Amino acid sequence: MSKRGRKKYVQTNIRQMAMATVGSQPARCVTDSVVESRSAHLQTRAGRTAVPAVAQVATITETDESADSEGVIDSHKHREILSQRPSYRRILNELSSDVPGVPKIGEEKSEEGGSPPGITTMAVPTSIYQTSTGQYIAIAQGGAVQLSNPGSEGVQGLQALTMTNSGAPPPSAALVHYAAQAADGKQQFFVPGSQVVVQVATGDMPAYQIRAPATALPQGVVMAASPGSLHGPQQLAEEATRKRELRLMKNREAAKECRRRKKEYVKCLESRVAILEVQNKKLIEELETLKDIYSPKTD
DNA sequence: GACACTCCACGTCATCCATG
DNA sequence: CATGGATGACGTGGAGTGTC
Repeated sequence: MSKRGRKKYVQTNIRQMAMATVGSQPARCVTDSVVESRSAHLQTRAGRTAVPAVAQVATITETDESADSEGVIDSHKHREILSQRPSYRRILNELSSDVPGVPKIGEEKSEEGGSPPGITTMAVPTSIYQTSTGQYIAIAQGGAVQLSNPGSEGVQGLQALTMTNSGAPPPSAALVHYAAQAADGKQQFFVPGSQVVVQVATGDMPAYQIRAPATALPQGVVMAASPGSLHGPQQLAEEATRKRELRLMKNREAAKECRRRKKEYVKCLESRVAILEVQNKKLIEELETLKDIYSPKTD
């Protein structure tokens, strides 16, 4: 590892640790008007010292619950659970479980982005992509891939395809074969009919196109093998490679989504801090006023 | 222009944990 | 208990900026 890399990674980790320590309140996203004070707030972030996340979480939880009238045993248990893994998502969900009306992370996606027409009634796809021809591709849980045409009603326009890695497919199921990366680094799904679904853009809104394959299949892609027909060590190795590539691709997407959520979460927290600072200031001023009014005159 | 530094986004691995 | 999603940790590269 280069010197530069080393330095950078230390900095990154300090930042990330700092980010992991701020999860003390249920996230209630506030209005954008408050976010304007973020830049000033962000400037202070650089000077923040890194505190071990677990210890910090425990401290925060203790503070919160000391004000509560819950039993000591319960709070202990609660704290223990939280400190097992200081996941921001988990912390948020735990803390907001007592607050009705506070949306939990993970439930947030229900209306976000809106489902495209034609797939509105399907069972919770994990990813939906639109092709250049207007078709929608939904990758459902379990690896099933569904295609729908624009204008088709509900699930009726969907063609259910099954990924070869999704366990034992129904005997009549068409197979979708995934190839990890094309020569240009783009991700491809191989679908029946000598077509491929190619990732043409990455980022927050990955775009996919259905194309004729430009090149021969990349190494490690088995086009026609069904799970039941794998015999030789060569095929087993290829299957393992294919599974690994699929796992890596899914994890890649998951990591992107995770980072996006984390950024959103941090923004919410920063907004909340800004609001609380204003509230705090007001309360202090009010206190001073009341002190002036009710304190005995000394002259 | 070269170099160092900082920030950011990304890919991958390891691990936790919910779910079937 | 196997599986797969979520996420912390690690390492890397690119872009922007300041300094010499």
